[in-house]
Amino acid sequence: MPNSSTETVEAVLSTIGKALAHPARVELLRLLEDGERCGCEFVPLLGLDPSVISRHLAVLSRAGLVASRRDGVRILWRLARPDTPRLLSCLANLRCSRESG
Amino acid sequence: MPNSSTETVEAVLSTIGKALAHPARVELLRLLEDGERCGCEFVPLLGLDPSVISRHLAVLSRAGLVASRRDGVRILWRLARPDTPRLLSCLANLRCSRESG
DNA sequence: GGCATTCGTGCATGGTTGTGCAATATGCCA
DNA sequence: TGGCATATTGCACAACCATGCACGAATGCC
Repeated sequence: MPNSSTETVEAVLSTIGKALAHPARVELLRLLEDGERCGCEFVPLLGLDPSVISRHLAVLSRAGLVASRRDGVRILWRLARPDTPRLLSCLANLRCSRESG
Repeated sequence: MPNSSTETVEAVLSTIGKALAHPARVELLRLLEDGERCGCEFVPLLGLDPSVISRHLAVLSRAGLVASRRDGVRILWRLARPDTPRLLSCLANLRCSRESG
């Protein structure tokens, strides 16, 4: 578990960067912008093995970007922080300016 | 070279994520928030080999986050986009909410 | 209890990334 | 021209990451 007293600020920020460093994880975040979803929904949406989805969600969870709760046999995932969509839009803006300039 | 017509939005966004996925690169960006800097300044500041600095800057450049110009024997680096500090502050805000909640 | 569904994890494998050292460019100045 | 500082690249090696398969845990339904 990252600990701010032993890790640099950059190390913690790069943890979030690592979480965003895979297309599947970015897509998971974007899908979760619409609201809570069951993990099994992502399997057909992303076309990935359930174990792969599970691991990507674990990475996002460790970075503090998503959270989960159990509902019977399912696990429902949501964005953990209200400012995550803002981060994603910052990323998208950078992308746009990269393409247009 | 990434091409938006053949790559998904998520793939392009994750390119920026990859650029942020290393503490040294985050630190480079934060140092460049203060303004233009010669690459050789980073060697003592980060305590890394010049070749390593060079490669990290190349990653940031490929992601469109930094740009450079030559000044004699030196190469001066700067943030390529005015909204990069905003992205970094979004990251820092997420970190804060991660620690406090 | 028996069974199906959903998740997470151990393991093996292939691919990517980070690093240090040496060698090579590039530009400045004497 | 030679010498110096800065920057990049080739190479080899270690470390890390992503993936698929198989298996086990938790839950709900009959």
